[in-house]
Amino acid sequence: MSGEDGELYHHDHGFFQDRDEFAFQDERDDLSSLFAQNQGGGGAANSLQGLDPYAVSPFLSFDDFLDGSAVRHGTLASAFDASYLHPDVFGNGEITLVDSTAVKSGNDLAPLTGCGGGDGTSPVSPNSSVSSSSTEAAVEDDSGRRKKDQLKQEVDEEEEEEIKQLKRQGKAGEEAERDKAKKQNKPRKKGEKRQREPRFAFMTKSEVDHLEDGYRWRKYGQKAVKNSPFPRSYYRCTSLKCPVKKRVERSYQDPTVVITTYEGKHTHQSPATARASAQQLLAPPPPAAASTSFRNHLLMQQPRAPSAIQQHNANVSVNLPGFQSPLQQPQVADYGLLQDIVPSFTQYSEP
DNA sequence: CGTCTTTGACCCGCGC
DNA sequence: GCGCGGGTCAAAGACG
Repeated sequence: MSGEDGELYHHDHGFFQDRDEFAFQDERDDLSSLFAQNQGGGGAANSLQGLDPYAVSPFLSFDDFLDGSAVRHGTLASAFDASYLHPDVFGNGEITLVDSTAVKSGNDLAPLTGCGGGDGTSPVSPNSSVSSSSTEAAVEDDSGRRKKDQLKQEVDEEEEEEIKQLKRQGKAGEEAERDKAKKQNKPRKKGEKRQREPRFAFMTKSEVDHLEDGYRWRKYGQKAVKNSPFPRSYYRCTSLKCPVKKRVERSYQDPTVVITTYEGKHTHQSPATARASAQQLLAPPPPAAASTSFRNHLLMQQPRAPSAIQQHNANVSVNLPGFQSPLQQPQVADYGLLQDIVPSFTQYSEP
C-alpha cells in the first residue's frame, strides 16, 4: 500500500497509548461514549481530552469525517488508536471507522441495516461506538489502483453489455468471457479521473468474522495480511451490478476485534429491509407488536435535531446531519457508502 | 442444480 | 528491473 498507511498508523500513539483506554468497552459502548461524553465528560471521553475540540465535537458528523472539513487528517484515527488495525485497514488512511462492539456469534447487524440509494441504513451492531475516523472520499491521492479499479468497473459494465450482445449474436459465452478477461488487462482509458468510493470501516468485537448486515455477500478472495496471523477476506455484494465490496479481517492487535471495511454504495435495497418493508405494507403491526428489528430500524433512522442533542447529550452519540428519516427528510446528500452505513448510527440512545 | 467458498494464479502499483 | 504486497479472477469443490 501507500506510505499513507504508515502515516495514519503512526497516529496510533497519539492519544490512546494505553490500550485500556481504547473505546472498546465491551457490551457497554454506544456512539455516545466518544462523542456525547466528550461534552459531558467521563469515560472514554477522557481519552479524547487533548483532541482538537474542533476535530471532535459532539456535533461532529460522519459527513465531516468524510469530507475532511472538520477533522484534521488522521486526527480521530489517532484518537481511537488505529493501531488496533493493521495499517492497511485504512488503505491510504482515509476512511471512516466506526466501532461497533461486542457482537457475539448469532448476533447480527441485519436489524439495523438497510441500503443506500436513498433508503440508506447500515450495518451496525446494537452496541456501537464510534471509535475512529478519517476521511477518504475527499482526497484523490490514492494509488492508481483505485482509479484503475473504478475505470475497470466502468469498462466492465460496457463490456458486460458487449458480451451480452456477443452472446445474442451467437458467440459462445465462454469466448466472450475470455475476451472480457483479455480486455481487463489492456490499458484503461486515459485522462479519466474517477471519484473514489468512500470507505467506511467499523470494528466489532465478535466471535464471527463475517457479520450479518442484511445484505448478501459473495466471498471472492482471501489474502494473508502482512504482519498479521489473520487473513483478510474480500466480499462483494451479490446483487446484480451492485458495486459494494467489503473486507473483513481481524485486528492483529486484538484478535477479538473484527474490522469490516465497506466500500461503495449499494444500488439496491437491502433484502432485510425489503422484507421488513413488505411486512409493513402487508400487515402493519401496531408499534408494540412491531418486531424489534423493525423498531430498531426505525429508531435508527429518526432525524436528530441539534436541540435534541443538547437536551440529551448524554444519550445521543453522534450528530449525522443528512442522515435523517427518509419520511421527513427526503433530501439526503450523497455520501456514497457512508449513506448506507451511517444512518444506523444516527441515533442511538441508551435507556 | 444453483449458490457459495476456497485457493492458487495473476495483475498492478510501489519502493528499493 | 525486481520483489513485495494488495486486490481480483476464476476453476474446482462443497453444500443445501
